[in-house]
This record gives sequence, structure tokens and C-alpha cells, in this order.
Amino acid sequence: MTDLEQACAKAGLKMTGQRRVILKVLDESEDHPSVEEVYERTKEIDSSISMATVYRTLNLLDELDLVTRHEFKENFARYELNMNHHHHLIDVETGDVIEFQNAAIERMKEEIAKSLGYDLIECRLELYGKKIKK
Amino acid sequence: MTDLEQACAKAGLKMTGQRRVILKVLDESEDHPSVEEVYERTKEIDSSISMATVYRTLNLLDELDLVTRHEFKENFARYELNMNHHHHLIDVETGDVIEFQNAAIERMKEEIAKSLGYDLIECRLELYGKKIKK
DNA sequence: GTAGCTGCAAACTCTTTGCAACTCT
DNA sequence: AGAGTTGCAAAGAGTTTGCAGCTAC
Repeated sequence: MTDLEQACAKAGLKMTGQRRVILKVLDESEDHPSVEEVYERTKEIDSSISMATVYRTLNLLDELDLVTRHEFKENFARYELNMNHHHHLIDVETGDVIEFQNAAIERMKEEIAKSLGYDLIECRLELYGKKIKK
Repeated sequence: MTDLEQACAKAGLKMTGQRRVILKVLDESEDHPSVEEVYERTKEIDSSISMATVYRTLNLLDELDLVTRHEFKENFARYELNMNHHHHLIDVETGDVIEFQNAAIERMKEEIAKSLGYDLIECRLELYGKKIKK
């Protein structure tokens, strides 16, 4: 039983075949798949899984904070397992997504929120850029 | 003729009655209205304006960079005139939106993009927080 | 005069949901 | 056994678009 499956069990979710497949797909994805992409990847393992189940499962995982739902400047959602905390730089020409971390920015976010009288709960930081050609 | 109308004219847009009303509404809005809200506000001035026109106009203004399209963690768009550059802190309990600026963060964003080999074109920074009660 | 704009309604895309059947625990 | 889960198809929300008529330039 994987860590992910354990976390689900702890939350009281039943571990069905479909869920196991979806978790496996997420765990093996190194990118930020859309719902459609998660669906395609699960179908290769179990072709009977429905889109509705993929949507429902991703929503559950999001509520459990096992997954982060992104909405870059597209009009559909992308998901990603919640492992290490990082932000994204999106290549405006190709759509490529690059991950980065930056301790100084983390610190400043907290400070800014605090100075406005808020506890920081969550945040979204996305850079959109164009590759520098040499 | 307002600055906004001038900018539109320069881009080759015809200044119709509907557009004038929509621009006026945006100009007088101090918040970040949704398309629906822009529509409601325009209807009070000219009740014949259609939703389709509001959508089309906002899309045009977005392309001209006169307006910024936001999608906070809701599932609809909000718009805002592109005046001074700033970011947003969203109150997760009430949905209130607070604006802020921070020069240090601006600098860091540029640096991060550069260090990844990109020219920064655009960015999205949103803090989601809960008000600190005393 | 004509390219561009508009309102209307229909179409589209992504996402959610009601329901009856099924399945983990 | 029973609550939770599933697939299907239908519904929903937000947004876009084809078309015929209208309007700014």
C-alpha cells in the first residue's frame, strides 16, 4: 500500500480499483496533467473508468490536500501531487511549465500578508515568460 | 474623449455607444467586476446592451492590454482596468480583494525568470489569507 | 459605402450531478 | 448489510459564435 493510498484510507475513503489507478497515474506523472490527460492515462490501465470518476476523485484529493488544482491562463484545470512546494514559470510560446522555488519570496509573501492583517493560507505565483534566445 | 476612448481609437476600434458605456463602467469601478457585474452595471445606463457584447468588448480590451483578466480561485473571470501594477490578497472567508504592491517582489520575479533563461512577460501573484482577529 | 459592431439564440467546453447498480469494509 | 462509489447521460455554468441587420467612419 502506497503512502498515497494510506493517506486516503486515513481520510476514510474506500480504496476502489478506479481510485488506485488514478493515484498510480498521478504518482507516475512528472508533469501537470489536465483532467482529460489523467483520464487518458487511466484508461490505458483500465478502460472502463469514466470521466465523472476522474473528476470526482480529483476533487476529493484536492479537498484532502493531497493534490493541488492549478488553473494557469488556460480554461481548464491541471493537477499535481502535493509533494514539495514550488511555483511555476509558464512558457507563453510553448506552454512548457518549469518549476522553481525561492525562499526569499516565501518569506516576503508571509510578511506582506501579515502586514495587511492576514494569515497566509495559500498562494498562487506564476510567471509567464518568453525564452531568451541566444 | 477620455484616455480610454483614445486608446481604443488608436487601436482602430469604432467607438460605439455600447463600448462607450462599457468603458465608462470600467473606469468608474473601483473593484474587480465579473463579466456579469459589468453587464449589470452597463444595463443600468443602457438596458439594450447584450451579454455577448460585454464579453466581446472585454476580450478586445484584454487583447489591447487596456484591461487585465483575472481568474481568482472562482470559476469565472474578473476584469480590471490596467492602471497601476499591483497584486491581490483574497480573503478566503469573505472573498474581499485587497490590492498591494511590493517593489522587492517585482525585482525578484524578474531575477527568477532571468535565471531560468526567460524574459518575464506577465505574472500572477495572489495571496489567499484569513483575517487575523484580535 | 463598407468594414466593423450588435443582439439573439444556439453551440461549445469544462465540470457537476441524479440515479440505479455495484463494491469495499 | 450498508455507506460509499461508479458509469451513464443529462444538466449546469461560463463563454463563444453564426447570422442578419445596423452604425461609425
